[in-house]
Amino acid sequence: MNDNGRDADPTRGDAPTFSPLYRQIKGLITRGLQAGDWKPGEAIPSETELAARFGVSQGTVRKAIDELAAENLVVRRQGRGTFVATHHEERAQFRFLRLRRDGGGDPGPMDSRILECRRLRAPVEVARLLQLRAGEAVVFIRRLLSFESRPTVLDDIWLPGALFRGLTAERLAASVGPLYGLFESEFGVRMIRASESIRAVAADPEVAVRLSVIPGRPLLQVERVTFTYEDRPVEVRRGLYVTEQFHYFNELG
Amino acid sequence: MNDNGRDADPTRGDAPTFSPLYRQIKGLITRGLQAGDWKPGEAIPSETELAARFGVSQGTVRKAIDELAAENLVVRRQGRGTFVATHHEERAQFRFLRLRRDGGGDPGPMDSRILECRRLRAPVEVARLLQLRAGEAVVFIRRLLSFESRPTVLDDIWLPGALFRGLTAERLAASVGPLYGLFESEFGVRMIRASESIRAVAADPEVAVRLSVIPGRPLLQVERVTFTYEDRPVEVRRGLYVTEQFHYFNELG
DNA sequence: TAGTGGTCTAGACCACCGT
DNA sequence: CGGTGGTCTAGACCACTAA
Repeated sequence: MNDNGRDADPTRGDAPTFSPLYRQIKGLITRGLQAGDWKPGEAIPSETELAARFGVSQGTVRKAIDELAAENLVVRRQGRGTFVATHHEERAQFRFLRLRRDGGGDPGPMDSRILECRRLRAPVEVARLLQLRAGEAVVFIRRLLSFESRPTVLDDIWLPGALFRGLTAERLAASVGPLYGLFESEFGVRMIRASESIRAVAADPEVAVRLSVIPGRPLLQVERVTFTYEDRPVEVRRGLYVTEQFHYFNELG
Repeated sequence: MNDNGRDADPTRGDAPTFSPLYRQIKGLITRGLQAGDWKPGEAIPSETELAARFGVSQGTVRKAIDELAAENLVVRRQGRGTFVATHHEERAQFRFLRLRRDGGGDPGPMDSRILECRRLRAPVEVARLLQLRAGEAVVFIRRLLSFESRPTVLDDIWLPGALFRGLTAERLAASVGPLYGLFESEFGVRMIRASESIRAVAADPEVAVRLSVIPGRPLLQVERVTFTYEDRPVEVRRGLYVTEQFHYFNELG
């Protein structure tokens, strides 16, 4: 391990790029996370333990974990250890839902209602985004989010059928907490990052009914593709947001 | 400097919070940036030089600069040095303009046309956001961004009058490159970060004419407050985006 | 008190850039 | 080649948590 090797992943077609030791260590730890060596919410081995195991210095392991923490794969807690990130407990799921009350601060308690959940053949656009073959099976979910019994977000969600076998409306209704928490503990699919494309659209009649707005009303359309380890897309989502008392919030660093 | 002091800034009302050495060093470097010790685009002193100057180890300076680089205040270039970030050269100003072509990739060459530039008393809402007294002077700018001669973004911009004394329509028209580049080199105001609130709205008649759309058409409304050092707000901006062939792009980490 | 992450140091060496 | 940032090490000590 100490020969400071070049190119930890020679399968990539890039130039013979150099990979520092801490990045290789990061890769090893990531593989452990992916393989489920430690479950979400559990602690991973201590930095010294990992350093010994991999035969490198503690500072090198530290730098690897620094990056994992920056990517939210792992959470450090001083004096306690380093823990596998989870979509449960994790205070506020507002990491992925960027909706804020106009006054500022997060919207209050959220009510989620499943309107539909069935299997179908992936529409071409969805298949493309999920990197599936055209017509492959997907799970389709339609749900409505309300705040203070005010319908606010109508979400259409597509998931690869192969990864979400037993997913039914009953299972969704029975579950509490965030959807991504369910996906994580019931299907072993961890959502890591996402990219969103946002547009303004007019409410069509069907949507208008669901969201209790006048047809033609401007809505925020948020198209999301969500990725798990190794940048594999595992969810496509199209949300329509009523932005009367709420807005989509973003920070530009 | 080596007594590992507590609370570098005792004026804050917070708990007697502990401030590690590297953070104090970061503060010193930040003050240097703010004071203009090194101009945008120039190199700051080397890590070893700064370490000697502050009487700490090079690793400590390094960690300070790590954070500054993460906040985009500074840019590292291996083998060359560390440079003060600038809104000029800096490849692509798409750090603050999150507009993308629907096919993917950035919109092509941008045409900016100044429609208005005058001084006025700050509207209450703008005054509040800029932390000015009600009625204080602000510079108001209205401009239109077009891509391939297709009007796409209508921006209303408010700036504190005190900071932007000689700013006129002529000066704006004469300048090339991004607005924030002009603000930086002509007025010494560096935009560091911003927060945006996004809604869907209907085009009112006046706006519709400017953007060549039918009145009532849904538009993306992007309200931005931009900050300089020490989180001082120095710009309020309200943009209306036509999202037919473009969209607002966002990454969720 | 023992164990964990967090800070700091001093020194070695590597990768990259300009001259 | 010399100078810069980038990596890696080994060891010391501090801050926090839980038993």
